[in-house]
Parts: sequence; C-alpha cells; structure tokens
Amino acid sequence: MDVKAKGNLQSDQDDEHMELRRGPWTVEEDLKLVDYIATHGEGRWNSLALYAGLKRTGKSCRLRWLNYLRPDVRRGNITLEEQLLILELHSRWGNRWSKIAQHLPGRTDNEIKNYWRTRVQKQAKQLKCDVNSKQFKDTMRYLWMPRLVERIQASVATSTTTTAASTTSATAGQLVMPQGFGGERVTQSYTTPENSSTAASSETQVSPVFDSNDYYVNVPANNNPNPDYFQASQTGFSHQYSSFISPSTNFSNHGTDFQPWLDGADIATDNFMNCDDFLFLQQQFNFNM
DNA sequence: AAACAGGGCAACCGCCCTAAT
DNA sequence: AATTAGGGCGGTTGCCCTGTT
Repeated sequence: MDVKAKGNLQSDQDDEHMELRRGPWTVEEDLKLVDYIATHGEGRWNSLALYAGLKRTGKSCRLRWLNYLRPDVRRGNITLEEQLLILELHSRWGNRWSKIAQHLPGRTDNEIKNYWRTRVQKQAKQLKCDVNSKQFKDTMRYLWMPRLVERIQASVATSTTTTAASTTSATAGQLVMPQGFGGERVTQSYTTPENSSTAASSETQVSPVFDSNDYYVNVPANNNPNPDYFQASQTGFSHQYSSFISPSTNFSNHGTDFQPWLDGADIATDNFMNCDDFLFLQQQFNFNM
C-alpha cells in the first residue's frame, strides 16, 4: 500500500479500499475537477474527489485546485513589487507563507515559498550567511529593498511615458498592503495581461492551467521584463517604501553598483550584490561573518 | 550529440488546529 | 469532554527542463 499517507490515517480511512493516483495531474483529471467545482463548488474535498470520479485524495484535489486550477491564480514572473512585498512581509512574519500570500492576489503560498527558497535562500547561501541571521535581514532591508524601490520607480517612470495611453483605462487589480505597511492600509493598482482590457483584446488568452510560456522572459535590462507589469502609483509607492532607506545612511546610493535581481538579469548567475557591497554592509553594522 | 549537473516548481508528507458529533 | 474528519500549513521530495561540459 504505497499510496496511503502515513501520518493522516484518520482522514484517509475512506481511501482504504481505493486505488489512488499520485504524481502529476492529467488534463482529464484537471477537467473533471474544474467541471465538478463549477457545478457543485469547492469544499468537502474527500467526498468531492469521490463524487467527481477522481482517484485522488481530497488533499490532492484541494491542492491542485488552489495552487493551479483556480481561475484567479496569477502566473508568470514574480514582479519587482511582489518581490519587495515578499521581503517585507517575510521580515515581519517569517515563513508564514499563506499569510504572506494573502497580500499578493493570485499568488499561492506554495509559489511564494518556492520563490523564497530558490531565490532568496540561494543568495544567503552564496553569501555564506544564514537566511535568518540579522546580517542577512539587514542586507535585505538596507540594500536590496531600497534598490528594488529604485528599480520600481525607474520602471514606472519609463512605462508611464511609453504606455500612458493604454494604462489610463486599464482595469486595476489590487496589491493589498497589510496594516501598518508604511502607514495606513492602502492598495495599489496594477495591470496584467489578464486584467487589462487592452492586453486582453490584443492577445490570445491562454488558459493559465496549461500555459507556461510566460515564465522567465528575459529582456534587456533597460526594458520591463514582466509581461504582467505593475502600474504602481509612483508617488504613493515611493512614500510607502521610504522606510526602507536607513535614517542615517542611504545604503542604496553608495558607490558600488550591485545588481538587483530578476529584472532581466539572470538570477542564476547574478548575485543580489557583490563583495564590495557586502564589505560595505559589514562596515556599517560591524558584521561578524 | 550525449552525459551530466543544477535549478525551478508541482506535488506530496506529516503535523496541527478546529468544527462537528 | 472525547473523538473524529476536514482542512490548513510549512517542510520536503522528485521530476523535468535547461545550461554546461
């Protein structure tokens, strides 16, 4: 009996005499699940799996729906704004992925968790410091996050001059800022190919379930790399993130130019910052590496 | 062209909490 | 109050893809 979860015997008792499928979901299974939920709604996942004719555990169905099949799942690159928000919220809440995901509409906890592990933790590893160490957190707060703010502002300035006509009528999504995030609760608008009327009319809309073509689109560094680029309010945004700049030192403006990440740069080969940056931080905070 | 290595991510595991009985 | 089932959550695994040798 290789399919039975060891640790959840109680809830799996219904599965005792049933041959359950595991591993990647097929298109047929996806369709069954989507069709069933469209008719009957979600919830009661064990019985849902049974009635939908899916030889899967309820948990598996729930996960598939929440992380992949839900119509509002947002796919594609994690944007600069989302990166910034993830860093901020993680510094506040730690590995509370679902809580963090609540503030990134369309992003799943799994996606954010994967982002953190594959991108951020990798950087910590390359810097030979613990991702939970004060050093690393200070590095994020006083170097990476201000630099991200700069990049976002620069991108907004560029996009507003080049795409002003198309953005003014766009349908705004909501990037939900948590309470106390640089002040009162606010929201920021963005446009995506999914929610922008102009994008929707000019591009073939592919079901997010089966489309992975919009992942990891690399473009020259001076262009916007993200197909679902945020149209953040420039003034509101800079105000929101002003607290990331050290009150005594503007870390983002010191001489060495480290590379921000994921903005057209190859994250696999490009560090968040270089040795000079790290030396600079060590001097500022008397790091003991 | 083939083999290998590493990264990214979907899916699973197992623990925990909570509501229902 | 105790038990049970459903579901949420964080951690982990393993497959697939891509880049490198």
